[in-house]
Amino acid sequence: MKPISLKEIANITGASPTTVSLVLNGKGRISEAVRQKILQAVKDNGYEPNRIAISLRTGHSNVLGVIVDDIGGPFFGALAKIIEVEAEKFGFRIIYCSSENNLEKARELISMLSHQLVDGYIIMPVPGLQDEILNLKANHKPVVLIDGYYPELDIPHVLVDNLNSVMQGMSCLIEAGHRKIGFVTVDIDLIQIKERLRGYFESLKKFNLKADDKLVLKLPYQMDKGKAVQAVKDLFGSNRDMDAVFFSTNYLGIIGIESIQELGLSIPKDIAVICFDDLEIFRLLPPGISSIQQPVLEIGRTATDLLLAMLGKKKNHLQTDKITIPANLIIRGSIKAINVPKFVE
Amino acid sequence: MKPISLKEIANITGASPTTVSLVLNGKGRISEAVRQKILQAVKDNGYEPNRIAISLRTGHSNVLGVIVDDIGGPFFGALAKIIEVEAEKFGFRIIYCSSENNLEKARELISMLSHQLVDGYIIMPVPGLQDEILNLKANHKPVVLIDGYYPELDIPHVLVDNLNSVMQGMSCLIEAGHRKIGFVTVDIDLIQIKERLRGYFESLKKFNLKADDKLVLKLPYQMDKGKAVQAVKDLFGSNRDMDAVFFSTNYLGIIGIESIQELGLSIPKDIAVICFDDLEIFRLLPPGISSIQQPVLEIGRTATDLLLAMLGKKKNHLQTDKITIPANLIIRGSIKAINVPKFVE
DNA sequence: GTGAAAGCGCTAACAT
DNA sequence: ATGTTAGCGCTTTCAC
Repeated sequence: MKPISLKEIANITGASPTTVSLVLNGKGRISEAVRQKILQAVKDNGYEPNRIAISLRTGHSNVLGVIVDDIGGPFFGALAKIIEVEAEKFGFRIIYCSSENNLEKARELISMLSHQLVDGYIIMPVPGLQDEILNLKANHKPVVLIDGYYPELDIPHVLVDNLNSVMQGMSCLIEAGHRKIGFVTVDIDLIQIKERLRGYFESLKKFNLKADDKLVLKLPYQMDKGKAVQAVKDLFGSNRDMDAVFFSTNYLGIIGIESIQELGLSIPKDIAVICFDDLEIFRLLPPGISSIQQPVLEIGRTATDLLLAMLGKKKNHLQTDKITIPANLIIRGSIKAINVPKFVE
Repeated sequence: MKPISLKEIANITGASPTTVSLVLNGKGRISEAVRQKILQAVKDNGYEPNRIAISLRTGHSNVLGVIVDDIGGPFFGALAKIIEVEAEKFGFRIIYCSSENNLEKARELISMLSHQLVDGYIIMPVPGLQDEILNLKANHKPVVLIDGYYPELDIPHVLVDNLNSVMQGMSCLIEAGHRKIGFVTVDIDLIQIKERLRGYFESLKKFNLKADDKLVLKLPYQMDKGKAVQAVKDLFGSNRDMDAVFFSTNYLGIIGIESIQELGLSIPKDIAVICFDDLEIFRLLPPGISSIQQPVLEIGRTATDLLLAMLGKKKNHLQTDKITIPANLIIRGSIKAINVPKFVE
C-alpha cells in the first residue's frame, strides 16, 4: 500500500496538480470551494507530502545537520533537546552525527550531509576542519560553530566564556587559601581547551603565584582510562604539596575522582577539587564536586536561533555572530577555606 | 556554485547518463576504457551523487529511523553508537528521534519518518503505539522494537531479560539476609517495567517471603524530581524496618540516593540498595551501588542486525526474532551480609 | 482562478 | 557494451 500522491489528490478532486500544490502551500488565489474540496480529500485519504520529492524539486530539505564530538556524551544530551525544540518551531528537522573529534570522520559527515541537501549546520569544531567549513560558507550553506571556533576564521559561533570562567574557578580556589594548584587537561588542539589552560596561567599571574609546569598534566586525547587514572595518580605522587586540582573537562574530573579514591585522599581535606563542565554525579558525590556549569541550553538555543536567522527564517536580535556566554560557578563541598593568610605565598 | 550532476559527468565524458550510473553503481558490463574515463571525471569534478534524487527514484533512502524515549538519556548514548557502527557497515544512515514516551509525539515521528522514506525502524515502545507499528508492518516497513515490546503483537524485539535479572538481584539481597525489601518503580504501562515488578513478587514467593504492598512505591511517570525524592523519603519514614530497596530504573536510583542522603541513612548499614540499569555514578559513589547492567551494546547490535536482515542486507543467524538477553549483575558495596540466619522469616 | 508542461537528479526498462 | 526514454512526486513558470 503505497502512500497517496499529490497527483492522485488532483485526480480525486478533479483539480490539477498545480491547484492542489497551491492549496497545500497556501499560495495563489484559489476559490474557497475548490480549496475545501481539496483539503477534505487530503484529510480523507491521509495524504502527506513526500518530503524527498519536495527536497529534490526545491533544493532544500528543512533539515539541519548537527555534528558533535560524541552523540553519547553528556553535553550532547541537553543540547540535542533544545536544538530540536527551537528548530521545530520553524519546521526544521535535525540529523545528529558524531565526529569523535576525528577529522576524516567529520569530513565524510559534512560531505554526506551536503548531499542529503541539509540546509544548515551546527558544528562542534574538529582540528583541521577549517577548509570544509569555508567550503560550506562559499556554497552559501550557513554554519554555526558551538563549544569552540577557529580563531583565524570568520564563522559565527556560540560558546561558553572559557577563559573567564576558569579564572573565576581559580579565584575561588586561591581565595580559599590554595596555592599549589594542579591543572589536568587534555592534549588536543581545540581553542576552548587552550583557553582553559590560559585561564589557569592568567589566574596564577593575577594573584602573583608562581606557575609550575610540574603541576600541569596534559593527557593525550582518548587515552585509555586506566592509564589516565594512573597518570593523575602520578601527578599527585610527585607533588605531595599540591592542595587543589582543576580538571579541565568533566570526563577528566571523573578520572581524577577515581585517582583520588584509589589514593585514599580525602576531599577537600587533602585536596580541593573543581572541574570544568558540570555532571549530575558531581552533585551527588560527597562532599559534592565544585564545577563550572556550561550554559548548554543557552548555547544550543542561541546557536539554533543564529542559524535560523542566517536561513532567513527568523529575525536576528543579536548584535554579533561571535557569542560567548558566561558560565555558572557551582561551589560544592570540594572547596573549603584552609585558613591560610590570604594572598601570601 | 551548485554541485555537479551525473548528467554533466555524462556530457563531459561523452557517455550517456545510463553508462555513468552503471559505472557508479558497479552494475552492467562497461568497457574498462569508458569506466576509467568516467571515474576520472568523477574524481576531477568532485562529483557526489545526490541522495535525494536516488531516494526519490528508487523509493528507498538507506536511512533507518530510531525512536527512543529520550535522546539525551544514558541508555541512548551507548545505543546510538553501536547502532550507527552496525548500520554503517551496510551503508545505512540513522535519524534519531525522542518520543519522550508521548504517544502523540511518537505518532508524528513515525508519520514524519515514513514520508522521509525511511527504510526501517528501531523503536522503543510507547504505550498505545500498537496501531502505528502494525501499520508499518502492513506497509512492509521492517520494525524492530528494543527495550520492550507489545505482548499482543507479533513484532520482532530485542530486550534484556527483565524478569530473571530482577530475580537475580533479589536473590542476592535475600541471600545477604534482607527480608524487608522495598521496591520503587514507575507507573507507566510498559512491559519491561511490569516485568521488573513481577520479578520482585516472584522472588518473594520463591523465598517464601510475605509480600507487603506498603513496601512497593509506584511513582507517577515524569513526576517532579523534588516530589519524587520526598515520596521515597516517605516510603522510608513509614517503613522503619525496611532493610533493603530495589529501584527499578536508574533515574529512580538517583532519586533514591538523594533521598537516602537527605535522610542521613548509611548504605549498606541502614539500608542495602540495588538498582536496575547501571550508571557510571553507581560505581563511583561510595560504597558503590549494586546494579543490574543492561547489555546495551548487545541489544543495539542485535536489533540492528535483525533489522538489516529483514531488509535483506544481511544473513540472519538467529533462530527467532523475539530476543531476550541476560543482564549483568554487578554487586558493589551497597549490599552486605547482615548475619541473619538464612531463609528464615 | 486554474491548468499544461517542464524539470529537479537519478535509475531502470527497453532498445540497439 | 551503451544509449533512449520515461518517470519517481513535487513545484514553478507561463499560459489561458
